[in-house]
Amino acid sequence: MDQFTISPSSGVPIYKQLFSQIERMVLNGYFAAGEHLPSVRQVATNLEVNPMTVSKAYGLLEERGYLTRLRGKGMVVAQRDEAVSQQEKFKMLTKMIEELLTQAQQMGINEQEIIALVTENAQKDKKSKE
Amino acid sequence: MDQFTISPSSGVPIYKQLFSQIERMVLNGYFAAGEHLPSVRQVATNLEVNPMTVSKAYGLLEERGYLTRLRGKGMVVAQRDEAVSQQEKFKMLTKMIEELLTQAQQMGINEQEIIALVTENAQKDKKSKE
Amino acid sequence: MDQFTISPSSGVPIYKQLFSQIERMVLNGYFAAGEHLPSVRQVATNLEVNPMTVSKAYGLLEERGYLTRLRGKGMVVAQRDEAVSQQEKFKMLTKMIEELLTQAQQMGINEQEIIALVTENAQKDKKSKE
Amino acid sequence: MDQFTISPSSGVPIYKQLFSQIERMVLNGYFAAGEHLPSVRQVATNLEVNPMTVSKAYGLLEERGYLTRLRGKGMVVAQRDEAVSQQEKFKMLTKMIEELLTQAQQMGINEQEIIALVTENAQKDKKSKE
DNA sequence: GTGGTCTAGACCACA
DNA sequence: GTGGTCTAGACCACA
Repeated sequence: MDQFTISPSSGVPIYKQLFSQIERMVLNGYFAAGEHLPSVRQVATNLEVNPMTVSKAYGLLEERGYLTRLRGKGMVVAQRDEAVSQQEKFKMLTKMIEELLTQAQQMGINEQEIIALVTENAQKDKKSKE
Repeated sequence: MDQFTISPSSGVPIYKQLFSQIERMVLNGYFAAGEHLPSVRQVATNLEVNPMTVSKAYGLLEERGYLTRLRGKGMVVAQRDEAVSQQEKFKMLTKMIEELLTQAQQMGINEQEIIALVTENAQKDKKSKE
Repeated sequence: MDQFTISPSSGVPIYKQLFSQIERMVLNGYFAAGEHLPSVRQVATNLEVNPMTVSKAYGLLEERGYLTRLRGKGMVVAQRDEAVSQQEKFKMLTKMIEELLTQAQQMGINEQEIIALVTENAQKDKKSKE
Repeated sequence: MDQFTISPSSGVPIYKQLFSQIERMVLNGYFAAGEHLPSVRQVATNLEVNPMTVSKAYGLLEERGYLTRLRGKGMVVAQRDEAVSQQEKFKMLTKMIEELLTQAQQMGINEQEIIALVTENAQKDKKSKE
């Protein structure tokens, strides 16, 4: 029933886990523009986490333009230009792909092989969803 | 002219930077099995870094089976089964690819688009090397 | 009254002494799963030892799956499958027994004699506890 | 064809490996009293090891009374009272057994179980020799 | 308050 | 000369 999930022992800072989770939810359209997010206190209680941790994640999301703080009324999903958010998605993915290709290159594995691996994994995913 | 390079301001701990750099060099065959690595002190001097930091990286590499410590004679690249290290390379890459696909999926971007993006980036890399 | 004891002059590195002591305490059930361990600084103060030394021991214990690091909240005994840890106990003991038998064999002492010696010593221990 | 074998990457100091290997060979009667050991130089060449390392092992063995240095003629197995060397064997084994029992106790495994484990392993060894 | 990282420098075992 | 261990003390991210 919780909105968000974290794994406290994963090594990734909790605020970052929250940040990227909500970031994706917004980019994905899971939260509509203008929609209210659960309050810092609610999330903190649900996840058994320090309120400051939640607050830090919300603060970052505000800074990046994903959320808008309505004074006294909590956080709300920001109005965003659809084109911009598409752009952001691709920026995120491109960064990951570049890292992937760099690593592959340093291990002496060429582009063909990487594309084959990606295709293969993508199909595996597809099947597992059927 | 240094064997290794670090970026002290990247936020990634220096010993981890060294670890993954050397890990890739070994997997890549840049260092042959049995070959001596530069001594802790040499690396420390070159990079203007504390010997313990280098030592920590070397220690991790030994634990993972990449290096072998010869008492009093320094560190040497471990004998490794070629098949095993191929396997490791693919394990590393597959892990990265799975993350990529998960992220993409959560952002509502399908496999086709991802493969297109990867192909595109791979070609960009290729060109920039020519 | 200290939780842990070390002998600084034994030649065995302090971090290793701590590691195997805590390892046994966890395997033994002295610390329950989820229980908090004393903080690095507490232990360091008690034993009059550098915090980094304690930290090194804790780090090893985390790596081996005995402890879990809760960010900003200290170390906690990991959830472990009881069957697995039983297995680990026996692995440790079997390794010691095999060494014992190899040594005995190399000295021309047969299995009967070894079993007799073990039985004898076990009874001595028992008596000294009464 | 080598008299002795070492494993340079095992973590155990080479001089200690040599020491205990020769100790057992003497206790076991593999080397008779008065018999010559190979020279420091020979062993060092065979094992591709620093002569000082061999020398250190021989020195320790002399100190413990296993070898006698004949000036200008090399090392020779010492004349030893049979009773004494029996005693030494048992001292070594008893020490190992005590460690075993201590460990077992700290892991909550009782004497019966340990004796069972030893018996079981001893029989396994016997079978594998047939 | 918690652990993580790093430095500067000392001392040690091993070869 | 090689790596291993430890200290004292600093600074940092995280909660």
